[in-house]
Amino acid sequence: MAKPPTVYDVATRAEVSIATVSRVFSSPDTVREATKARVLAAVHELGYVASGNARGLATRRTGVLGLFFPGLDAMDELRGRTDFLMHDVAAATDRDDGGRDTDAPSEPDSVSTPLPRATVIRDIPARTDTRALNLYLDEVLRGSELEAWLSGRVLLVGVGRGVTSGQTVLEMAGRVDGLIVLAGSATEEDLAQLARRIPIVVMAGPPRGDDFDHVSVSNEEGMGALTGHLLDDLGVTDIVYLAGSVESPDDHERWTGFRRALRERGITPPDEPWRRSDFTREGGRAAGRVLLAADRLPRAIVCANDQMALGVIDAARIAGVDVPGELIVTGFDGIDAGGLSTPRLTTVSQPMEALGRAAVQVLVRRLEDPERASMSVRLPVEVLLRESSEPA
Amino acid sequence: MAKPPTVYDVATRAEVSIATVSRVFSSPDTVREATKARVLAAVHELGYVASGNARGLATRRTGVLGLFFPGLDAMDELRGRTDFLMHDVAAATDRDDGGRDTDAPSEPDSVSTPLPRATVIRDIPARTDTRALNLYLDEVLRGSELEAWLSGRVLLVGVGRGVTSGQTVLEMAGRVDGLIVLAGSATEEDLAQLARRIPIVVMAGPPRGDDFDHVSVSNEEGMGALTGHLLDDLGVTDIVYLAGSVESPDDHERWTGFRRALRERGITPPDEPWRRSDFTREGGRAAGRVLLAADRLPRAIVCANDQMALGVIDAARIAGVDVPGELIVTGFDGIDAGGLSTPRLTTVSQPMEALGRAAVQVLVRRLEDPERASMSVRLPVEVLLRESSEPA
DNA sequence: CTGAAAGCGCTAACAC
DNA sequence: GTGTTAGCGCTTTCAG
Repeated sequence: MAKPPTVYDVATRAEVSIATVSRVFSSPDTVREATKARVLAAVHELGYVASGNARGLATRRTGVLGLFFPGLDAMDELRGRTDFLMHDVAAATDRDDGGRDTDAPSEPDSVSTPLPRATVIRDIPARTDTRALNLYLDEVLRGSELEAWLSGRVLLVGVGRGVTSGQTVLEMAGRVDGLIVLAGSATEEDLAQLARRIPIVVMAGPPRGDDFDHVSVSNEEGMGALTGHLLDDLGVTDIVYLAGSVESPDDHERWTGFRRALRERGITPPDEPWRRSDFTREGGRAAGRVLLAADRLPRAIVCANDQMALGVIDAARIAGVDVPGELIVTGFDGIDAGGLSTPRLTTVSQPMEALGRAAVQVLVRRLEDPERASMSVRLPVEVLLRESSEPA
Repeated sequence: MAKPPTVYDVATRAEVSIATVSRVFSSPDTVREATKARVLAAVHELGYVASGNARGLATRRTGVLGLFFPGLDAMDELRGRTDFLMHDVAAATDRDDGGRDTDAPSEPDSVSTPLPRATVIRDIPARTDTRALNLYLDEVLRGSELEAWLSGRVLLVGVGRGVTSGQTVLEMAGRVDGLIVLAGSATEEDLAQLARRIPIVVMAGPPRGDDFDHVSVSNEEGMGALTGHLLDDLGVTDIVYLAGSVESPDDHERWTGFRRALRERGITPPDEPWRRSDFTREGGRAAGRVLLAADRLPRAIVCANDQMALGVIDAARIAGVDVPGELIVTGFDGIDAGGLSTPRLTTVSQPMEALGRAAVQVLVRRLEDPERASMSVRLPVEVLLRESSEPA
């Protein structure tokens, strides 16, 4: 990588001043055609690409929006630095229908044991679980990216993992015009610090004071509506509630919605969830086993998210308990797997992509008008009635 | 947003020079404890966050890696700028178990028709199709982000859509230390220009000359192995091939692998795929209908990706044709839906997350040693034999 | 329409 | 240890 060409190089080559080069990009019509052409030619020949840093420094804006998530990967395996078969291209030239299986490149610059190129495996049905939250974030991310693009910006995504989390978010803050932060992924202290430099939008979790702009979904209303359906339409009152981890900002709201639904119908809700698990399918399975081992089954189990609900269904299947005949199971989130399971899972579907889009919209508005009062968006949810609750 | 504090502000407040402030962050142990403490205090009080731009300008490195994808969203709906219910937080203060359904906030700063907070819907089984490629990219993205984090960097993601695509990628290039580009998402011309400024890693597609570093999966070998299985183990020779869109760099390799497998067994492969579709499930369904309407069924149909294969299975189900009894169907990619379908889909599973990780690893290596010969990584794939090809 | 020059906020020698 | 002082590459008045 030779030193990248700068405005100066272009200016010299085009025999103009750097100011003119700059103008060609920022206000093309203030430059004479002939001059512009010369500059553009130079740009082309030199392969000039403007430095975002320099531009950002001068402009005080970057055109970048940040999205910061908590890292919920399996931190254990994380460091498993899979090292890949890597070789110099120069050494391996055979291409197209030519000699295949010339496996090892002549000059293995850094080769671990040569990996097989393709393995045949008889795949037994298995469950993919791990990616629970990721799937949620994927959609949010997709929505954010789209909306960012619509506003002519790009997204800087960062995930906070462990102790470096605070550092990451601060670093991001230094390079973006505004930042979207998933509730709980950064400390209040860090947030406060960031907020002095750039606009922050908090996503999910309970509404904030008027510190930050806020975007979330109607967790409480959704769970309330679902519970109401069980109560009113199915006439079920014998319900237990499986909660997720306490740290989750959403968990509390769902639980609240559940209780409210009961209370509004004159039923005294329990003070505590029947049980608390960890939002994973495995956790749901475990909870399911406990439930099924008891003397008496409740008529329904309402779970704080889909993964756990699917786990409960797994457990029921294994125990030979019919869902929804003997036990009604419901989830929350609306992940794809819930629509593909047998029986399909009744759930509350969150508009995750919309959430991502809304967050960016709010952020962009804030950028455009720093003075306006802090905003809050609460997106509606849909209760999806499917076979895990609806006796055929 | 008051003007963000700078090193100068911090320096003044801590009664030191800006160099010292800088040192506190870059080489903390060269600063006396007492001084450091003063600086840190000032940082805290002021809410100082270093400007990434300024730092990047001075350092000539940003700690940001770019990931550039082609945008394959349904461009039609794209502009559907869903505007969300948005109101000033100041106006809506009720919280917690208090009065719910106070629906409209008192001062609706910008309210479209108030949206319902939760709707109950009887959900009929339907197919989600659209997100085919996205799911692929999600995993790649996840892998990249993880690996970026492991290397202490953060990811800038950009999607090229339509005509602004070239602009986007150039803008990104100006703000990152290196860029990963999905094959086909940028023009060769743009790539060449970028390459003069920063290292580029091309992902997927055929190996490149020694221009750029390259990362991909063994498309050809995978399809070859799968076809070989049909040929050798199942004794099936009456096979048609459903290809995807020609623009896809991977499509060609898979087709090549298919042909090679035939040829290696003394069978003359067809010159052209039986048919070409668009990688979507709907496209697969259409192709399936054509196939099933013919006088005679082949014993097997090999599809260039999972989505189309699932579409073919859909068509077969509708036509009452048994898979795999009457027709064997295979896919490629290993998307989740293929493992959840009935019958489950035999496919070639790509290590998508690993692909993302590998790309970042390669990029980081390149950053560390700009001089080394260009690298190429080819990741192995797995053929997953499932019920769509294996008669019970 | 174009050029000169002053920053933007930070790092990195180089002095002290 | 800490301060001084050049830049880093670009935008943006302000003249001309």
